Amino acid sequence: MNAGVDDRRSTILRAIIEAYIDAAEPVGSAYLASLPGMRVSPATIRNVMSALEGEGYLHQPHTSAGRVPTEKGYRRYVDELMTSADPGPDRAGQVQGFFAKAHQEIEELLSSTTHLLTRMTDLAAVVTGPSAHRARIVSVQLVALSSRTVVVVVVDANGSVEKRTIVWPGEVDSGQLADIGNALTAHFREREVRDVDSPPRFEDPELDKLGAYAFVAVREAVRDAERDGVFIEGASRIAASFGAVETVRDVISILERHYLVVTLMRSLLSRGQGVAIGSEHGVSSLRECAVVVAPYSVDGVEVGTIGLIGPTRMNYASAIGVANLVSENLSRRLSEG
Amino acid sequence: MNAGVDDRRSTILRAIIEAYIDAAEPVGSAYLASLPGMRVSPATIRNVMSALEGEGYLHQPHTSAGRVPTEKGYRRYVDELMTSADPGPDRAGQVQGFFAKAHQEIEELLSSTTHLLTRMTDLAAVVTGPSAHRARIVSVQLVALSSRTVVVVVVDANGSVEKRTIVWPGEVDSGQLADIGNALTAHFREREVRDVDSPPRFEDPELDKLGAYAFVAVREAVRDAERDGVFIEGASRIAASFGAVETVRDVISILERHYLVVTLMRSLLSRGQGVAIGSEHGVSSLRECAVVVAPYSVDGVEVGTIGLIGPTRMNYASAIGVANLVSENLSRRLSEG
DNA sequence: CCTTGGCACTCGGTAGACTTGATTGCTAAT
DNA sequence: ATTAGCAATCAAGTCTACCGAGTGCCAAGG
Repeated sequence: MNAGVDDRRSTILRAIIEAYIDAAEPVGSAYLASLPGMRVSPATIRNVMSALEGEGYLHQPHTSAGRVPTEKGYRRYVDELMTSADPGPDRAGQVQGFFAKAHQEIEELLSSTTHLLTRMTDLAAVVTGPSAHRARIVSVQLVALSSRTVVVVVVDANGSVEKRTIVWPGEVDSGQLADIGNALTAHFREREVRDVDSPPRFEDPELDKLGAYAFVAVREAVRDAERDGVFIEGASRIAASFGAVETVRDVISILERHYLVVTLMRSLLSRGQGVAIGSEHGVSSLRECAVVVAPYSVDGVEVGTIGLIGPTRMNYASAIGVANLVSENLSRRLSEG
Repeated sequence: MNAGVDDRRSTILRAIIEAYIDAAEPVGSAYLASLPGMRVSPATIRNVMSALEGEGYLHQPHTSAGRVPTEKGYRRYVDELMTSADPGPDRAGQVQGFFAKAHQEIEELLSSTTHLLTRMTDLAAVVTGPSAHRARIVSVQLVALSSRTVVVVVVDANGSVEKRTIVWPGEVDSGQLADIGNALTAHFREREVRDVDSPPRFEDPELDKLGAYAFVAVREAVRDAERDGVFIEGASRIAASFGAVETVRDVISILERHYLVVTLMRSLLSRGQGVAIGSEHGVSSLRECAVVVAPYSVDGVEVGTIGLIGPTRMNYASAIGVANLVSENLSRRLSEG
């Protein structure tokens, strides 16, 4: 079925990569020959390894060492050699159980989903909230904080609430605020935010001006929401994967810059890639890392992403399996009702 | 003025600690004797160091090494020996400039304050949001998400917005929701949340039941808010401070558990401590860390905390100075208007 | 032509011996 | 009480030797 899976070169490459993922140490021909499925002698294996190295799939740290996979090797493994990423019924059950008991609040749901991911894979996990631009706004309200400041509160159909505090251009009048809130609610209601690009119109020119002002605040609130709804957890889990403290610091430093991580994941998805290995994603501080992404959907529309970040020698099969599994369950959970 | 500052033992202890904070290497008698203020010979200094070690202020890693401060040594330094924690006019200007340009949104303000702290000190920084229980609620609104679910949206006087999604006990009626929202707003308005412990009363028994139900949601929203308004940043900055990757992982793992950090800081403040060193705070994973805390106030009432976390050999004077400076500026910023 | 056993070769890592240098504690002189 | 001098200690660096894992290559065998 899968081209190349059964010829010897591929079998050996796969065995090397799996052994390396397992033990994090260079893999030698003698060990490979001792594996149950292997019917050839170490010498033959050495010939094959030498060829694989020539093609760039393996690397030898020094003459008297075994082989280590290169980025190209991992790539081939992920694309062709890896055995199905089925996470197994126990893990499936664990995830289903989690979503069955999950909390109402969407932020808590996403945050604990991140926790679930990092616990199941021992990798750093990322979950981005449903894109606020694609959400449907259910309510807009203006609340006076003082005689000069007003909070614009926006509730969307996912149940997430955004707000923006603004300096009111004039004296606050609670009747006006209510009118504008109602008009904005009616204006946005049942349309995706990104499709609404002009403010509602009012008869009264004074109201019209204020309404346009509040309209801008709504759009800004939605824009802010894109940035806030990002959950990252598990930096500590991958700390031990890297030898140099330097690398640990670089990686954690990136994980602290949420928007950068989100940008990275989005750009991978938009290129249709589910896995980026080492330098493929172009973030130099993460050159010793691999990233696994999966989108999730609400009512059939992809609105958010799930990601896992770990060392290039992560267990890809497990990571991809869990990411997909969680993505499916999360999509189902958010689409119901 | 400060008992013990001028006798020789104290001078030497202070010099050792400051040198160690600076260079992270054991300090020897020859180096100390070469310091400008020091008028005695290495031999004399050795006698003093030996005495200080006997009293538990210093520790010698091995026979032919210099001395390193113990927790007790740092404690004495912070309590008695440290020279004033005045951060200097340039830093004061930097902080003032920051708050002058700071953003409206309270969450963004606190988040960027955390960023400011970690940048200025190169330590991990924590800022907890103003206690929601002490805030005054300005508005409560009920928004229908579907025929069975309702979002209760709470706006407080700080401009922060909390929400809680609940399953509505009955068919949603938008008129009822508005009435209940208005009643709750009036009920909570201008009182601290923690002082309101009974729901508003309604004539209609149906409304009364629903009102009590929504009232519970408001309280839960406020409780959740305590947990959400925590900002931690700078884990990567202190990664390089620890030799063992193991330690790095432990520390970062604690920093990822926000509520634990908040509990720690609160318990320090409630005991009136501004600094906890090493094992003093009782969190074993942070035994190689010190924590500096400072409360901040809104309108004269302490409502939140600022914290800095770093290795025990952090620069205490700088950390305490910056924490206090930022605390003052943040208090002023949040109290105005 | 592919596979395999044999064998020389390479090189990282470990262990031991030795040296160096930093730093101390002690003692006796000031 | 202070200090100079001095022997003692010990981590860290250097050098050497050696071991062992693992390779590459060659020649023999299927």
